[in-house]
Amino acid sequence: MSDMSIGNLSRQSGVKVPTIRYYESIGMLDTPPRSPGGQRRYSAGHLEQLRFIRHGRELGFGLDDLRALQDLTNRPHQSCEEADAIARKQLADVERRIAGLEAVRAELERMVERCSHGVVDKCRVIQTLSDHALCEGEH
Amino acid sequence: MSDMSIGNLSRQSGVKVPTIRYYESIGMLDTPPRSPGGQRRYSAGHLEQLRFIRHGRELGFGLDDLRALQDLTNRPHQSCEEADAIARKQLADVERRIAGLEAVRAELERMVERCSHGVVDKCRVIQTLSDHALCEGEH
DNA sequence: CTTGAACCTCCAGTCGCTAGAGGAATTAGG
DNA sequence: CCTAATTCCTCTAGCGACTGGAGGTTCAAG
Repeated sequence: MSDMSIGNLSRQSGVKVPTIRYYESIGMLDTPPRSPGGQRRYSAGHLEQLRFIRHGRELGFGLDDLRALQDLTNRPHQSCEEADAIARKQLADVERRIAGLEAVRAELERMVERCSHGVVDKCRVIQTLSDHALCEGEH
Repeated sequence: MSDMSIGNLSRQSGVKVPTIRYYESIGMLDTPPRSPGGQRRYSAGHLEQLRFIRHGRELGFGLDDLRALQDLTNRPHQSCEEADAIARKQLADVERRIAGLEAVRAELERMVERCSHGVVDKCRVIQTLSDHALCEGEH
């Protein structure tokens, strides 16, 4: 598993090659050793680190949060209060975004449902966008 | 209402001053006439245009889509099929994002609920991020 | 030893803004 | 009419989190 090339690491982790280099450049991923010719050589530890980042990104954590969480894993005997706080903040954020998107969905559904499939002049889609009052009045 | 300064237009529309200039620079908002001293002077038409954009942005439309929808308003006798298609695409996109976020919310809730509030080493938050299998196995 | 794939660095672009520097115009008060 | 405060101007650079390309080097298989 060790001594992976960057392409190999990419396949193992599901993270694209340029993204891996980007993570290294911003200090998210440990700098790997290089081959005599200068190519990156990764270990299983790097793979683990990258999967951690990827999973966190999938859950919508920002790279800053993930850096903080990563730092915590290096201090395993500390209280996990901080990790918990970050996760709760993320959960609250996700819930806020869902609520916003659901309001948007409702309005889009109204727009689309009421479209009479006629000409632009009378199109509900265009009308709704043009006249904010039309939508606010409907809440 | 006419002959608004950019600051005035900003207050009327709820769009920030630099954003208005940005919209002009990318051709989203019609170029306004200028005062003798070179300052922008907006009309009610610009306000309407800007509100259209703002409302569309709130609904998550990309600027490209809004440009297309704007163009349609200038051809009011055309069929609104295209507008309908853009709105449907947007609706589908929003629904997809909601579904994704709901999956994320569920996983975050599990993470947070199961956090034993002990030390990092045994923290469910960290564990879940570290080990993707833990989460996939739970579905 | 050759060949072709994969690697390297560096730079630019994406989207939709946002912020700051440094200077000119406008407007309200006296 | 003059001053001072506010607003306006352009230009440039930055955000987050990547993504892509050019032009050149190294690696691994046959």
